[in-house]
Amino acid sequence: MAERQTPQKRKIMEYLFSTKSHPSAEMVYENIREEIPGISPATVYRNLQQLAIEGKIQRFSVGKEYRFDAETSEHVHLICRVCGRVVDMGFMGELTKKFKEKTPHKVEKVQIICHGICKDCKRGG
Amino acid sequence: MAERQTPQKRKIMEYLFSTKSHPSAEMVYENIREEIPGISPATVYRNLQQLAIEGKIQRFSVGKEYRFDAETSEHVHLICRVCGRVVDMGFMGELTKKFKEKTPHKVEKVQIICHGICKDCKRGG
DNA sequence: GTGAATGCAAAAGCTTTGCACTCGA
DNA sequence: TCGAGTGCAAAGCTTTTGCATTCAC
Repeated sequence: MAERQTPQKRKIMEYLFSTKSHPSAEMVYENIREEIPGISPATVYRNLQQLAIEGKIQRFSVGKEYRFDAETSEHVHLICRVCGRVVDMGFMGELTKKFKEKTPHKVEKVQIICHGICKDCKRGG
Repeated sequence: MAERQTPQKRKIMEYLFSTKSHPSAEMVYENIREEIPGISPATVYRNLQQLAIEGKIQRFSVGKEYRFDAETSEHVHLICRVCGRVVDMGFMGELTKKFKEKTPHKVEKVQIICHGICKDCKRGG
């Protein structure tokens, strides 16, 4: 009945908390596989989904895949159309108050995704 | 070489401009099918993708599917977790200026998606 | 007539699920 | 012990793609 601790689960959490790369499920899988070679994709997908439901991590859609982030506070993401990376752009703070106050709907979570070119690609390319 | 006008393409555009339901590709397909029974899903997908690339419509991810919107200006969407609908929440205006100005990245498009409960479900359920 | 667009069917990509086995508490 | 969690393989769902055919220009 109780949740159970496993090496797989632990490593997944550890990895998510150690990176700012907003990895996809496959990226998580590839990474964990270096330490737990026998791990199955299903285990990774299941744990990621479970963690997201529990609110311990954040899940969001980029194109047709999901990306994951251990940072659960509301912050802005930028998707670079050159290198494809997802980078953080700071927190929303004041910004989203308006929506939550002024709208007739009940807003529980705000997600802001910017599309453009990250500063590295802007400079380099 | 030149782009060609077809009944399929026309109907798809017509439908998108006539609705505010932010339909998925399948929803578009089902709708068009009522008027052009023989239309193929591939045609719908191809046209939607093409239109999105050309910037004539907007495409965004909701879960693992794409949603489409003839309204291409920057506005906020709310995804209702009760009825699943995607509803408009007004435009961004001032709100996103900050991002575009203050960040070292180049922001070309801002997409804001709120998660919560739409006003109808809030009242009714 | 010509090739852009369509329809069909197959394939691809990511994610979920069923089931038997394993192992953490 | 015993059932939550895992691994494997199969299935699911949405979207894309190859190819012959059609039809808009």
